[in-house]
Amino acid sequence: MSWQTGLIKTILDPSNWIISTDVAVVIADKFPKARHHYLVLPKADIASIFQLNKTHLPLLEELHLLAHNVIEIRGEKIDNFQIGFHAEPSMQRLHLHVISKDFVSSCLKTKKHWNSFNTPLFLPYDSLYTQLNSEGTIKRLSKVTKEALLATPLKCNQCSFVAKNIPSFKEHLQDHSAL
DNA sequence: GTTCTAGAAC
DNA sequence: GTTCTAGAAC
Repeated sequence: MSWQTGLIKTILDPSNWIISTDVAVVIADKFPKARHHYLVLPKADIASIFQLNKTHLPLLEELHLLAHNVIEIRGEKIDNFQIGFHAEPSMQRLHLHVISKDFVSSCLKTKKHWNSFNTPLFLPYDSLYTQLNSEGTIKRLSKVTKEALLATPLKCNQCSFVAKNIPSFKEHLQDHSAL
């Protein structure tokens, strides 16, 4: 089994479910990129956002409800979270990211990690829902666009700071979180 | 997606 | 000399 199927394997074991309904489950991200990082996945075999069509809109609403539920269960505030999809997913099985905005985590190691959540490489739930509702499908970003977004400088999500490298950026994020 | 590590950057 | 990044992984 290749690494791309890791999520499918993980959700086969109900002991990994933080919450579940008839159609979806919530699990903890195995390599959390912030203090809180959860994934909401449908039980149905939907590979990615690129397989979605308008018939999936009610399913998306349920995934979003579960995203809010897990934040509430953890006693956190919805405003402190980003809820959305990666524009270029790596793992099989559609998964909605529910991640706290601190981005303080030992698993956050690369510029790609940061930019995949803090540039248009991250598709907020509402944006994806709107695109699917109006166009009936989710478009891929061009290779050129993706490369440009991955090369975006490390700009803080809480102030105007731009870091020279990852270690100094992680220190900066931790300082915000301690205030 | 992560791990490993060569060689770039400092 | 050490830190840091970025590409291969059969």
